[in-house]
Amino acid sequence: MDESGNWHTAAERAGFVRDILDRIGDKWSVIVICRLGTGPHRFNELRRATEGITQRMLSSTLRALERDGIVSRTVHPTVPPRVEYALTETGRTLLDVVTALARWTDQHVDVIRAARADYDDRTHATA
Amino acid sequence: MDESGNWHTAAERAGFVRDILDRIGDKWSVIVICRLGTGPHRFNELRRATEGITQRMLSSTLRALERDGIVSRTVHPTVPPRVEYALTETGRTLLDVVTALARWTDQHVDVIRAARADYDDRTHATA
DNA sequence: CTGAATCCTTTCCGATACTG
DNA sequence: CAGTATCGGAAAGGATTCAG
Repeated sequence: MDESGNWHTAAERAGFVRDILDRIGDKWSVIVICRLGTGPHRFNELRRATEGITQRMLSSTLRALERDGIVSRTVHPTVPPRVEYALTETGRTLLDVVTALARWTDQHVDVIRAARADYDDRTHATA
Repeated sequence: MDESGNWHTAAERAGFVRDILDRIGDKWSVIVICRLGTGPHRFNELRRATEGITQRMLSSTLRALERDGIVSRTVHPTVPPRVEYALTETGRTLLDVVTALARWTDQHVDVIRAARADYDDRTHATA
């Protein structure tokens, strides 16, 4: 990208997009990020709020996000242990672009569904 | 989402984001989309321009994008056959949000790299 | 409560060969 | 040129068990 914010090549842009998709393109990251967008949460809070996630996946997802500085992890040394996860400043800006993605989907989900039905008709058109 | 563009719940937003990530979260979709952002391309043109992609993956990626109305496929009935792929109107709007994603990454790649190095130091701190 | 470790299934995707 | 078909390795992720 140059100073004006324009991309030199399609490959350059594609490279950057792949970088971020490698982080949040997995099954659970964006779900956790959206959930933390409403404020800090404890481990089992997140677990209960995130339908279908296993302990293993929540744990590894959080650690990956923490490693990249998107989520912070705060341990309160009490008994029983209390651990709070929250979005960092970086994480909050990421939530913004994730929200933009959600908005696009919301606006196009109908067209896409229609295109898909149309395609399926045309292809294996049982005639 | 309501008429004002606000989300009712984190889960609603997360659901929409997962929908789109299920489409473009794979290894090649966004690369192909970025490439088609510079104009229509033929199959082997895309293949050569997209380093590392196999015929099989390019083919299946294009078909998936075509099915969802993101990419159009135009066959010119000549000999040899000539097939052109291009972004649809929907595809162009998607390229915009993909570009926003790339821009975010470009702006945060340094912080993320630093956070990662820092995390790796702190964790298996051999000390 | 907050995890880590192990096992096992499923999905993704690369390599290769073949076709109109 | 523009694909499809089949195979096999690698990786993601779910189920379950154990631990501080």
